[in-house]
Amino acid sequence: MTGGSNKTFYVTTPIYYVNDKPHTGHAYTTIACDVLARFKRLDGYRVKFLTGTDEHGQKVAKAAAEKGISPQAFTDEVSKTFSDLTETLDVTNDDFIRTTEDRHTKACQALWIRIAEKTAPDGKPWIVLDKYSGWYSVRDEAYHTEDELTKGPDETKLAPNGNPVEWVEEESYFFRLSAAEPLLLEYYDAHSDFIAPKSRRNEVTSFVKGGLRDLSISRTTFDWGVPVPGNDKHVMYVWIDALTNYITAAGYPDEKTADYKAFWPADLHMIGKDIIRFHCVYWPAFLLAAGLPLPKRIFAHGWWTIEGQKMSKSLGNAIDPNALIEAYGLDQLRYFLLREVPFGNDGDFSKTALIQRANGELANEFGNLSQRVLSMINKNCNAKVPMPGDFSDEDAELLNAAASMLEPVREAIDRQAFHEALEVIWTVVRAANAYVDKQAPWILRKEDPARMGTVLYVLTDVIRLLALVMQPFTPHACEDILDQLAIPFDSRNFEAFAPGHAPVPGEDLPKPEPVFQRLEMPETE
RNA sequence: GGCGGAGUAGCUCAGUUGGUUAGAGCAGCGGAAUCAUAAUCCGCGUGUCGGGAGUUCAAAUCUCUCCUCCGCUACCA
Repeated sequence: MTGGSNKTFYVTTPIYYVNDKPHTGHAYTTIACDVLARFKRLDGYRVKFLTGTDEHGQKVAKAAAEKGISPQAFTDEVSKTFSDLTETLDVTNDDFIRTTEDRHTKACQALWIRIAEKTAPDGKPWIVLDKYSGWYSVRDEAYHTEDELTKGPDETKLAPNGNPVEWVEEESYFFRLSAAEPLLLEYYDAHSDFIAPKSRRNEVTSFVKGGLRDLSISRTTFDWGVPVPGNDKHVMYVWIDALTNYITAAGYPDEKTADYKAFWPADLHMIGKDIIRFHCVYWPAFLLAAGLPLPKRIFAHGWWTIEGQKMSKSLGNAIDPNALIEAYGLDQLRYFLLREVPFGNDGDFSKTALIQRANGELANEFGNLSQRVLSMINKNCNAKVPMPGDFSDEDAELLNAAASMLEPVREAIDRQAFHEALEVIWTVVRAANAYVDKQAPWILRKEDPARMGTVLYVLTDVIRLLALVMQPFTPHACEDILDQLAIPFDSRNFEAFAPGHAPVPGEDLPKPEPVFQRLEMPETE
């Protein structure tokens, strides 16, 4: 391998809020990050891939109370369903953080103190103690602004949904987000790749340009959270708590460790488009205030509809990823999620679309390419890597296409353009199948066995390169293919794209087996 | 309302420093092949490039205008 590589890559999923059960949306984010993490490892990077659970806040406290158990017991239970998901998705996260861990409490409090000690460009402190007041609906657990309110029959004020509201005042610490406005705009301007896709970047900048209000960052009405240092009547607002996880896991507040130096700032925060503001405005503002480096990039992906319908709790159509893996296979699910839709766009998840992709592209084009070639070798070359003769122009052309796909794939991956990466790979898959038909090794078998050996040799090398580069997407099938090609484990990273790693003629090959099962299309629909 | 994005073949989309007959995949139709998971390969598109107007020798690509759809427009997370 690349021992001692100084290239590092730190990628994070959001920490998932334990008020929800894991569904396909969570699986999507996590799988996307896993593909990146696997890709970067194969490409010689030292990778840190973080996921975890967000466990504080009023909703959690309330949900626990309703179940009659402690918040900690409740979060232990739900957090486990998320850590279990990393197992069933066979995701290669290096850490799983829980916001109820001690390391995290320490990091949050250290960050709070650090911000509180600093002053904004206007010379005033970033954090001030004041009062939060407004029209509060107990039923909605939400504040409403004056202009949102409607009047009831007897002139009482009502929330937009008709629930009663009352005027409340609550002591609260405020983060002076307004003072961060010019700093943020300057930062966005200087770092054009900070927020992706571009349309999200536009949204964020226009939001910030519209003026920022100071942010209430502590609560006194419940206690399930990280205590504010020096005033434990207050717990931190869940978002300041949650966002901090990204530096907790890097070792903060100990900034001296090798890990912290290697991994912070993170290379990428992957998020869903629902939490853009928290990641693209609040989090950078907190870090700017603290004088800490900002993450290099934040990518907001889209949503899946399910068979054309919005995924929602009320429709009850959220899909348990475990059921999908059971029904279609993990590699197939991973591939579908990243191939079907340009990453960043919304997409529709349908069973027939998944089956068509899995059958047409994985089983037929890619899997069968491997199977048809290895099967011929098994039957006609004594089950050994054949001895190649001189390469024809067509041989060289195909080999070159395969060897040179890594660069554009890498470039697409660096933009999180998974679908583009897969399209690049598929041009080689298709070229390889066309090559098989054109060369017709089954005819060469009788007419020119030596040439058949060359053709099959070229194909084993092309299949090897395809399996190598597809490992991040469909790791299990690729492992099987590489096993069938008798590729040593230390030649399964991207260094093996360089000359000198091709299959060794004469090497014994095992009997090939299909690596992607064909899926049954449902009778109706 | 304001800001932003989008409207290209049946479907999903690519294509904008303006320039040969506007592309890909899928689906469909026809053919070939039979090594392989009945898996593959080859061929086939008269599309108002949302409508209209304008600039230009030349516009999907620039300008104006209209229509439609989507996102954002803050403190549940």
